[in-house]
Amino acid sequence: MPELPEVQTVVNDLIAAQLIGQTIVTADVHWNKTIAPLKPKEFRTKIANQTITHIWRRGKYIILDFQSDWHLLIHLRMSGQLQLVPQTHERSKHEHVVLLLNDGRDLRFHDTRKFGRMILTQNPTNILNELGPEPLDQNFTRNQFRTMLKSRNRRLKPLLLDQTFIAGLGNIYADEALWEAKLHPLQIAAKVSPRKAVNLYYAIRKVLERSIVNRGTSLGSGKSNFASAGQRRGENVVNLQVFQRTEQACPRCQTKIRRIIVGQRSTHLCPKCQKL
DNA sequence: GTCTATGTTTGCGG
DNA sequence: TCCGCAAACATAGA
Repeated sequence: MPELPEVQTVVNDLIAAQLIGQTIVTADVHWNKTIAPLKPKEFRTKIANQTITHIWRRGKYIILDFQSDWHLLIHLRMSGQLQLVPQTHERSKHEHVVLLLNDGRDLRFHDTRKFGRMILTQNPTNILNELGPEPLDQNFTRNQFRTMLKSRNRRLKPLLLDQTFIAGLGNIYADEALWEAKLHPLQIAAKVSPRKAVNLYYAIRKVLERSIVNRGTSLGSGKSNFASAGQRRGENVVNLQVFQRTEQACPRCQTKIRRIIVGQRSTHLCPKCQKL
């Protein structure tokens, strides 16, 4: 269930696997909601003969730009995976959309829980402009982040998960960043001191950058856990300090890590390091 | 059978 | 308008 580092890893792998320059011959759609609002027939007609010119990421979206003015936005949601395999490769029941490429490979969208989306559009900015700033963008400054926090009367955890506030954070890295910055998930954003706000800014960048270096976080051993385009798992789980470490010792002070529910989401914190 | 899940949207109600 | 909450989407694994 990918967040920014996992999505970036998929993008990097697709580029490394020479997806740029490929032309889509046709598409097989087995679950219509994945490509909504288009119907399979329109989707197939419009995506046929499109040549991929760029592959990039914005928030948790993977974007394929085509030689025309069309774009394919891919959101993996909870269980989506992209697989680049030879067309002869046996199909599995969770491959809901298959794009057939002109070099004999398929780009397959594997998604057990069916929450993922492929949006074929001429106006990607309609969707992408709704997103908050990119945390790793050079133009995203600590002063900007401090100002953003000041005007919000929301609790930090749900705010960090809000993609219109800041793009790309999910449950793992929100918990990890708050621990790194020694901030309580229930703290109101507007009441965070300027100093702590800057700490949080750097904490967010640190946990995301470190995870990208490690090709993202894959948890457990289940099939729907994160794996990149080459079916390869991420190695970042070794860097998690609080996430899914309930009852284990805080790496900083040895206090037992607690799990609470915030905004319907499981939340992990050190009650000693992260005071309200 | 129960509970949990790395995400997002919708429809309330305060 | 801002904010929080519950439910929905659909499936697998413990």
